[in-house]
Amino acid sequence: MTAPSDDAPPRRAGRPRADARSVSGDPTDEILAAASRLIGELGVGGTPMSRIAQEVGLKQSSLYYYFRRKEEILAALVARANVVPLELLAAISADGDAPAVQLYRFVRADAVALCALPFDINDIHRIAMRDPVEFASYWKERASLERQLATIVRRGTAEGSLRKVDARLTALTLLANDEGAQNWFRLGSKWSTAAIGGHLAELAVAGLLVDPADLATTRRRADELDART
Amino acid sequence: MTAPSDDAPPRRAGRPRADARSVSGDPTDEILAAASRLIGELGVGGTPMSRIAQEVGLKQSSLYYYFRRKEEILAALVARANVVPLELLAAISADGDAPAVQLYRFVRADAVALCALPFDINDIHRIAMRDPVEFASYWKERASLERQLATIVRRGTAEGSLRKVDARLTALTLLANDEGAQNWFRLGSKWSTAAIGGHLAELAVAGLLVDPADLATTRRRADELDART
DNA sequence: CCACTGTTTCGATGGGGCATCGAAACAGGC
DNA sequence: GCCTGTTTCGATGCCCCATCGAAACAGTGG
Repeated sequence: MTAPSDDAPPRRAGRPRADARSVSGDPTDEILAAASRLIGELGVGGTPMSRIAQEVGLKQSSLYYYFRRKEEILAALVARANVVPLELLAAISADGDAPAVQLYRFVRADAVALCALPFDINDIHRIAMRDPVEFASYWKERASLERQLATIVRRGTAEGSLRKVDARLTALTLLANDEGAQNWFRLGSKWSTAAIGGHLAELAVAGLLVDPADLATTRRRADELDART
Repeated sequence: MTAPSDDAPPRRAGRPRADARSVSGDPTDEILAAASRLIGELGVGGTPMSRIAQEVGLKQSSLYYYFRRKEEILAALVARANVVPLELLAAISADGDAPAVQLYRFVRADAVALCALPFDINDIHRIAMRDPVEFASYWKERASLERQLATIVRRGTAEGSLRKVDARLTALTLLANDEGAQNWFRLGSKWSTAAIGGHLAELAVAGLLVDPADLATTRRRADELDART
């Protein structure tokens, strides 16, 4: 996914696996895929390395040839998870519409993206907080996200379309809302991700707009831009 | 806290502790206090039973005389944490003001209460989700909370003061927002709990009100009611 | 005063997860 | 056919959770 380049490293053969199945692709990717799925079902704490190894046809200790520690697997997972909202924000910023429209689009798409994740982002957040080294790039990217969002909010208040709120606090709150939603809606909720995203965006933007009459036009404009695909 | 009655059970003496310190109060309470503090610092996963035992002057295995499993300690902690918002909602409902005012008061106070918790409520949520038996009463109380909140929202939309939103989805979102906020603001944030609670309440209510001109009066009325103490 | 009983605590132990280490088992080049 | 680098394994050590049987006390009744 991240590296479409087929510059596969030599991949010389080593000791054959005990479970003599064919090695389909890059073991690293297979491990990440298995880990993602298992952690989604069982949670981080409920997913032992031995289970992941079993899933890809390796013994437990063999995983440590590809990842030094369990957290390194988690870091790789969230790294991919962070790319989406960042690209999202870049695209939205490039379109350069009214702040309210940008926020609406971001909140909605971010919530949808988060709810579509196979695992619980907050679960990994918790571990990442205790390990700033391993997750350094994650936190850096997240800080960037927060700053960019705050900038949009600040522009909105400056031009008078948004209520006078603390931009940084608001940015953090918006992100926290999306993440909080994922917590509750990831698994079989009665609502679709689209419904949830729309609801969150609506609530957030309506809460920020000075004139709520702008809500309808904001939504329409956001729909229009997002519909281009 | 929960039982102000001083009907202390006999507390006959048993084998003396290796660490021969005086046993101040009910060991159960001491254990919960220590666990709460440690888990707040180190997280659930980072707090071994041995550390809790050490804190109260017991050996690891002795903890199991008071709690069968680690989760039982967590359940006891969240049980106390759930009482606050329920009583809050009861009090607010008893006052019986406009839906917007009730929501404002609840969101603000709930956020403040959550941020004041010594441990990470989401961390325990995650474990509680995997153990519906041990945390049965917790989930029951939470469902009640959700239902009551939804009722308030429904009243608001019915009488026309609030926008037409899905009441249940909105209720869950409000709770999720508070919890998401606790996630980010519990530890040394640059904002006070009061600022965070106010911000969340403001954002939520503004997002729900049909006429945002009501926001100021809603806030004033909420302040007035909460000031009675 | 002494056994007996119930309460509280301990030590030992088993099971399981994470991580490390040295060696085994291969493919390919010389 | 031997040497080298790659990949995998098994054994091991440490930590954590939980259980079990026994130890160490305070009271009570004789």
